[in-house]
Amino acid sequence: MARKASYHHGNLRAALLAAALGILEAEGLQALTLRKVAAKARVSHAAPAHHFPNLKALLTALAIIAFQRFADAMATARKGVKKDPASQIRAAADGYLAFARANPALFRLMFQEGQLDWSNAELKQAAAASFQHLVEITAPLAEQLGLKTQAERQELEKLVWSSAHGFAHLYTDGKMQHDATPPDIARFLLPRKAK
Amino acid sequence: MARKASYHHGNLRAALLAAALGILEAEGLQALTLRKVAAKARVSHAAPAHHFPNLKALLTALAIIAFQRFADAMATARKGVKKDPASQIRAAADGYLAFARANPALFRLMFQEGQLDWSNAELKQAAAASFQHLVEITAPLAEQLGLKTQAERQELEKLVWSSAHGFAHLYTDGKMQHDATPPDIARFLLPRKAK
DNA sequence: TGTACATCAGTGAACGCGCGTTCACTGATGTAC
DNA sequence: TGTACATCAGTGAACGCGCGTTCACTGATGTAC
Repeated sequence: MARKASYHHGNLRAALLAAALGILEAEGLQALTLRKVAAKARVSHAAPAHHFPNLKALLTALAIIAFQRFADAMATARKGVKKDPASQIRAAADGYLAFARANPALFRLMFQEGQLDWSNAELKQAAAASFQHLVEITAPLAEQLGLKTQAERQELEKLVWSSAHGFAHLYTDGKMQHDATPPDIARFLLPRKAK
Repeated sequence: MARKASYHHGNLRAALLAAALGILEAEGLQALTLRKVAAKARVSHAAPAHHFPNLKALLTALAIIAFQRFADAMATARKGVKKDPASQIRAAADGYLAFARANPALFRLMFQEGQLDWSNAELKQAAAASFQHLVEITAPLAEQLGLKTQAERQELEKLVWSSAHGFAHLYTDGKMQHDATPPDIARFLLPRKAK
């Protein structure tokens, strides 16, 4: 358990990922270089090459962990909440936003094209698992609304996902900082309850 | 009119902006440097300094033009369309997406924090004018739905903007390439018409 | 219309910097016997 | 338990590269008279 001050690091891979996340959130993607990551992990600048062939590989490894945490954030948000479709969708959207607020630069990295190696199977799987949450959560609302065709259900999924994603982007880009609540779709779609 | 092969360029500022846009869309923001912009405009690498003190200033000037075109894209889309609230909102969302599809890298630059000089009044004004479109377009739908309070109307604006923005991001990031139609909010919110 | 001169826009060489990558190396670890 | 040796992980110097920035310069333009 105790930290060994050894020549070999012990868990440099994890330490590099943690350092990369720190730099990413503190200074932005532009400032994230292999040399800085190595320096922050207190290791020579050539050391990362033993673990990641290049920056893209490191970012991809970081994004895999990130998508897992992203899915967790939504799952956790759903757990503490009533099981009716409206509450569940609100909770998932809250989880979506909470993750983006906690890691805005990471959130952008996960979605921005060209930064990650999407031929990586683990990344594809982790991302798909995240998005699956939104599909699952939309199904009960689709049923409650009486949507019959698959096209209608997909249209609703698209709306739910787009609005959660769009709000997270607008919020973290500073366009809606006065309002930290994602749009509440269910409120518009379901008949009002008596007060 | 004829291109003079003179020592002085004539309109280097505009040429630099055009070159920057080309590099941005072809190679991405990471690859956009002052030296490359100068080279693409066929000018020495020190020439841009007479027009832009640094890259951020150039990007800000580019974004100002971009927001103006962005507003135009929405205005144009609205013109060719029926005046009922649902059609107008659909058209604005289509314009939003069309702009993002035509200039995906520019679209991200316009919204991504930290890249632009938001203390620039012209930029603030151009951006605000774009967003105003969405507010204007939402008002008639809010009325048709019988939303009374300002909070309700703002909630609808938030939903309309978030879903258009989110879909544009998801689409241009390759997450929805099978489906190039923004989510149709009005379809869910208004009573179905007879077929 | 012509000349002198100030101003402006672009040139090209030079600089220092941080970057990714390579390479011979060395200390630590694990394994075979 | 002890020794020899292969493998692995991190070191530190070196490289070439593209970057932003500076600077003395020069050619083009505009204006005063």
